[in-house]
Amino acid sequence: MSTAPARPRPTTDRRQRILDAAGPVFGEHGYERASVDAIARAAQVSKPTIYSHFGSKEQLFQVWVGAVARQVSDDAVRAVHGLDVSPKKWRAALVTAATDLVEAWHTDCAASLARTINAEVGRDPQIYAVVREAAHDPVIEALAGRLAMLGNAGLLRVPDPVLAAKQLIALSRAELDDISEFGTKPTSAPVVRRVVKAGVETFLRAYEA
Amino acid sequence: MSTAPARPRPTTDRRQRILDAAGPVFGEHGYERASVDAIARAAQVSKPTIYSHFGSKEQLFQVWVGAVARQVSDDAVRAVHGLDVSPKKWRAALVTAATDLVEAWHTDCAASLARTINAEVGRDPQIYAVVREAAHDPVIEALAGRLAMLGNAGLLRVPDPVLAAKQLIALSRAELDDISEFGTKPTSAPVVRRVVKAGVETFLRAYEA
Amino acid sequence: MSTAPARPRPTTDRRQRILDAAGPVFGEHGYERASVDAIARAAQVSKPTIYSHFGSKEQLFQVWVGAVARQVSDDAVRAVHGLDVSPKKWRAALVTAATDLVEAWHTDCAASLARTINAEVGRDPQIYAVVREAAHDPVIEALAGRLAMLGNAGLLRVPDPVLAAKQLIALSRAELDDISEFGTKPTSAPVVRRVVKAGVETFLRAYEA
Amino acid sequence: MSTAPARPRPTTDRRQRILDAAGPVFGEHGYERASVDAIARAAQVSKPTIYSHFGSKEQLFQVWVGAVARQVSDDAVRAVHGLDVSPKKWRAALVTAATDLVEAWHTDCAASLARTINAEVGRDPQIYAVVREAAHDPVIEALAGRLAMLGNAGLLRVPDPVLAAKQLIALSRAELDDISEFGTKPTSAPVVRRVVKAGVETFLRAYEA
DNA sequence: TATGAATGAGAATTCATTCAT
DNA sequence: AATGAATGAATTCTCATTCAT
Repeated sequence: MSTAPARPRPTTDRRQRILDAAGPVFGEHGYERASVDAIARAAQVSKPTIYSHFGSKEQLFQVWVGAVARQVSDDAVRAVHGLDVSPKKWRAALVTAATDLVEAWHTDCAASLARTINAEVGRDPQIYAVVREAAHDPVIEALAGRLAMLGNAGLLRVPDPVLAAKQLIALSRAELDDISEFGTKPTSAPVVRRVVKAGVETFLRAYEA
Repeated sequence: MSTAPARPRPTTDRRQRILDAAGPVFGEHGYERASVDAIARAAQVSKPTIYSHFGSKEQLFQVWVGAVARQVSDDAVRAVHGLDVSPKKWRAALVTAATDLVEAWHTDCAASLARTINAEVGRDPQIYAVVREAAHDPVIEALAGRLAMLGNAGLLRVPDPVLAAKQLIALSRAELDDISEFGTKPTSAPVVRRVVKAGVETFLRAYEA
Repeated sequence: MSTAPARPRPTTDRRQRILDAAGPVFGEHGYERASVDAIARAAQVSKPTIYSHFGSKEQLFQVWVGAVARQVSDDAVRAVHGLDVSPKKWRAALVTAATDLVEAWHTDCAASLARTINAEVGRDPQIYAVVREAAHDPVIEALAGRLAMLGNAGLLRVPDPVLAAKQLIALSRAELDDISEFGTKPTSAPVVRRVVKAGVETFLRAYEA
Repeated sequence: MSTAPARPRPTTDRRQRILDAAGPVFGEHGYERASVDAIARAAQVSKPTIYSHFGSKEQLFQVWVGAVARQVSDDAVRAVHGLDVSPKKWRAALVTAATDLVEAWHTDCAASLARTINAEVGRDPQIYAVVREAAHDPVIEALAGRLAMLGNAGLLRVPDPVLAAKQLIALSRAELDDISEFGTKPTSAPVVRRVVKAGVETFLRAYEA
């Protein structure tokens, strides 16, 4: 793709390279143990370059958090929007949507993010706002919207769609930390689908019209 | 504050003082940012004393995790055992038990622990096992037992009590991270009770006989 | 030997136990790396006991150095005194004596001492005096005396017996550091005898009447 | 001394400055007591600079040992190569060469090294190999070569030149530890020459043709 | 803009030594 | 005389950050 001989990809957007490299490092080691040195090495960039682009380790971290949160959010919202509310398919679609939504948090990056948030929210509460705005609220909103549709269609009884959305997610995840051992063990898609399904079924028993 | 000037309390049990001091430090700063220096200062103890008692920062951390986990577990199990399964009171008792159980995780120490676990489980997976054995499993067991009693009494339909227990907890906590902002903001007891009640009601709709 | 049941040997002379334990520790690790803790553990004694007996690590070290030096000196002087100066046997006896003398420095303890002296003489020049008086001078004296006898007997031409003694030792040891790799590798007695013999032969060519 | 006030010599080669500063510190205090802090102070360099250049205290030490060993070796080999083997001058030249060779080990740096080797060879046997290859073997080789020449010229009887070289050195040094008190006291050149001469004379009596 | 080289601040850990018992 | 428990001081080493080029 490039004709430049010596240096590998001098034209590639350095900013992005740094972010891509930061992901695994932050994810595996957490904020504190992740050294700017390691990120610079992984990005094949010198440390000052990182500082000129992001200002500080903290800011680099926040940008990364925002980026991953947005990506997770996109995946999750897409999953919700794929929820078919037609009378014939909505039950299966609900399981599928919940599964996809849960799996959006099971990317390597996203799992790292989830763990890291908990770790760092004490130090920097602002991070909570970032993730909430970028990832959490939009998903709840989208899911609440679909549940409201199902309510309007007389398929569910949903007096408080936002609460219902939160509960649906909570039920879908109820067994997940157990089987994935807090995200440290990989979990196969069929297993995830099965435990999510159990949660959705409980949800349906509670909310079905 | 006391009149003894030089060495304050030489007879006090040092080990406990260290553990007590370690809690807030680990909780507020996380494992990495928590410095042994800070813990020593907080415990009014010298650093070598910490090392002679616990061997390393890591081991001190694990002992602290274990201690808090056990305490949380005790509180939570006590809450579950207080659940009155008599036909007249069980509904209110379920809300109370779920609330107490959730609040057992809202001590300062426990909240710190919850956040820290997520943060450090990647670095040291063993920590997951410690918490699971000390705190998670016994609570699930106890709660599953009570739900099974309610099932036997014909009050609930509970084919899988363990699953039901996990779901009851998940529903009780469904709104908690939102309102406590991941445990960074204190939350008043009435508020907690209200959101837990919403979760329990959904649970009942799904499981009532 | 003892009837005391619980504690192993409470009556045994603690001072000696400490010295016996200090030897290997100082020898293997050198003065700096040898920790008083390790010595106390090896001697099955508490640290304060060491301090009450010896005052400080430094003083313990000097006592140990003196003890080993004296022992080496005794062995070496014994070897020299065993030197038969009769006209028929003196040649073979000279090789034997030189070998024994050299081997007196090849005990575990003595080798440790030799290495340690070099290490610590810069820090504490007094140690040189200790070893010199305890071990070096008496041996040179004794050997010079025997060589003088051989001179008086007309078997050697020894105008300066002290110089001759130093040269005999130097020649006997000429190859030793090479083959024992500075005392780190064990060396079999026959090998030692052979290289010492080579040195003694050169000595004889230079000094024979 | 210069008028530039703030940062003294930023262009000076840091690596060399560190090595130069490490010499006296290692030499006077030995490996263990030599603190990286002290070396950094002496080199007017910050600690991390040392670590970025050498990786660890241990590696810095080894580099220093290697450097000094090479320098000693160069001086000593030069001394040997200056040995004039012509029938008229070789006797005096032998004394001169032996003296220079011995004095090559009496630089401040070299004396430090000699002491330090003994001290640390127990901890890290590899150091023995470093010194042997860098300093010991080349000198023995060179001296053995010259002695063989003298043998071929019929001036000496040297069946085993390597052994003879070792013995010549041993004899030259026979009195040195005594008068320099293990290298702790400075010794004037004439004194060194005198004691070396005594050794060489004994060597000649043994080996002269 | 990108970097190699440098640094101040602070991390965990160990040690010789000393009380109180 | 002997000890368990404590500590001040020092150790090696790492990190985020910044110059000079």
